[in-house]
Amino acid sequence: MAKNLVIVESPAKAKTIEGYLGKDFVVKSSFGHVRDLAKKGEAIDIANDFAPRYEVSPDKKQVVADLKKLVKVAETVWLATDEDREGEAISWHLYETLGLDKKETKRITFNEITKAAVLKAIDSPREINKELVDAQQARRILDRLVGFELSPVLWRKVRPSLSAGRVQSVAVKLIVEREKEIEAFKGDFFYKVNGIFTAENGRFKAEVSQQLKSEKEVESILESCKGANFKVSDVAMKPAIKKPVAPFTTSTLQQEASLKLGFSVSRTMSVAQRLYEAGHITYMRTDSVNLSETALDAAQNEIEKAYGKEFSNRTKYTTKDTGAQEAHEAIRPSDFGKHSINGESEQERLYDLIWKRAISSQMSDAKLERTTIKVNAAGVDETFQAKGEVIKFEGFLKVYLESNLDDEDEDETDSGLLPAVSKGDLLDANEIKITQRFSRPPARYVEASLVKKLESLGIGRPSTYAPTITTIQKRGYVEKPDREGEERTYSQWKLSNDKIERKELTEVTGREKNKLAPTDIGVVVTDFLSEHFVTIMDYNFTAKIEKEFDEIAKGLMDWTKMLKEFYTPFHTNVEDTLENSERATGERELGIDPASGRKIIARIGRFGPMIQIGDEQVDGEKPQFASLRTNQSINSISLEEALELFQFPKNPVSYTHLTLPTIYSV
DNA sequence: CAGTGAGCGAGCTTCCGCTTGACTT
Repeated sequence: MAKNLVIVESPAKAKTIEGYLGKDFVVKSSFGHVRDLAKKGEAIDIANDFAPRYEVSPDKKQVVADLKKLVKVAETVWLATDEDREGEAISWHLYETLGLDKKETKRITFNEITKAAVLKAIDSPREINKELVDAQQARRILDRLVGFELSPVLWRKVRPSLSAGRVQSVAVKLIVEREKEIEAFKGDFFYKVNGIFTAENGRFKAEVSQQLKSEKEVESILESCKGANFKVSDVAMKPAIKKPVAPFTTSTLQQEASLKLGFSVSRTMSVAQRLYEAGHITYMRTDSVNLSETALDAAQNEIEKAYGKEFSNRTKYTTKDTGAQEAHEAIRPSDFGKHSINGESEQERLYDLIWKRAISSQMSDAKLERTTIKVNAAGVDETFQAKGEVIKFEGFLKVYLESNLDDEDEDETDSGLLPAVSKGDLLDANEIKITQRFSRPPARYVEASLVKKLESLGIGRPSTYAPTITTIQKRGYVEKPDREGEERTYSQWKLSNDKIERKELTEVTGREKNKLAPTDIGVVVTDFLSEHFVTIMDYNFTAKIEKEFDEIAKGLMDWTKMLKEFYTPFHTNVEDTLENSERATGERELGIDPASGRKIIARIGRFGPMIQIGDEQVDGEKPQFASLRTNQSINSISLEEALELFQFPKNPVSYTHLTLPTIYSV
């Protein structure tokens, strides 16, 4: 029998570590937390310094039983869970649950899974850090208090079965606020001027940087360009460098997999999980961009072998986010020598992305030369500009270029090669084109951009980004409606061979898929919470309490005191809201029913968004009701559309708003 | 599922963060 029992969080990690340690060690996994606050009854004794009541989670009963057996025969138990707040708490819960003996228990940590790191950890054990554990207990209890006191307020004031929480409610708020910005957006248009010019060595496209505001300006420019003699008025060349970016964290992996592979956040995580279990990559839930020394060596080796010494540039990245806990390495291939793997297509593609990102992070800067050509003509007031970029040395661009979430389907800027020209060269203007363009409303979030935003606010953790997105959709706060988009017309003028031609063209705008938009319920709940629970809904709330958790972890603050200071005003606020606030229905008056002269309102009813004609209190007659259809919302439905809902009462229409909890199916 | 908008009054829902399978479709 093994003398030593090592407990880590993940079974795949256990397997790896067992290989590093000798015959005397058996390594097992706890599968994450084994205990949590009681699900039912009083889990927190608020009057008694928030004393928590923990119980072994139902799905961990077997794990705990198995570990107990191994503890009995082991001489020493090594608690080797992660080096962060949650990891420390897991060790403490194991210690308590397994009834460990302090003399025979050792706490060890390592934030990279390498033989050297593990052996070093075994050489320098410590005790469980109770202050760090207390910080976790404060975090856990605060989240329970917020979630389990706020949700029932919603049941009473909005609709049953709804939920609220420190993370999810703010995630929904981001989406609601973005939608309000879009609604408030006033579209504008302008005119953009382009020219295609031919020089001795080739053609290039150049544009005028200022935007024209009126057709009058358009026409006067075109007139001035007629027969004008264009020439190169300036050529400027500037060297530039592009730097690679850090290897993946969970959040950046989710973003890139979304952009480059079209994966949803949860799909990325499940594919990564399989890569991890197969031993192809390091752990996929991490907020660290750090690479171990062994990994740096391996990457450098591989780059020098595959591309040459000049492509290697060993770089240590550091995490800027203050909330990061850095219990693991960045996400990287276990073996940099494997440029690709064989497996299911999505695993191959995600691995390819991870390999390229990690390798490129250790490669040299790309050297570029940026060229700007200015084109002018006598009699033409505007300056045309062409910008080009030439790669002088590829560096990391040989393997990888990061995508950008913000500039999808933006007009492509011609940044390729420009022909060699010199100042004073004469040019032929093949075509001057002026196109009407439109300003764009703020973009709706996609899953990955929401994760990016949450991470930048320090809200949520690598292990919760994907589940949070699932939750807010399951609760019916947000959805991803398919939008067909609308056709719009725009004008375009072309000047060639001294002839001006004007055309009216059409394009489709606003076509969308997979964009997150709030439902009526999402809007009503967010407005309600924002009005009554300003503190919780503040984007800085998490950051603020994280600072206090850090104080607790450092032993500078007492965790029960921190909770008390938070809870006392919060609870008063809850009571006050329950007693004094109106039901939140998102009611909006649409107008008067022409047939009956009664008032028409849109609001959230017991079964979701609906239209109501009349009010029994006011006109003494029973009101009429109709549910909104899919893609209709309280905020945008018109009086006409509302009346239409009463025209065909027997028509079967889809009522997807009515994704209701089972209680109502009775 | 059907297609409501409650004069029954019992008991239910809910949080965040750490982990994987065991379930269906």
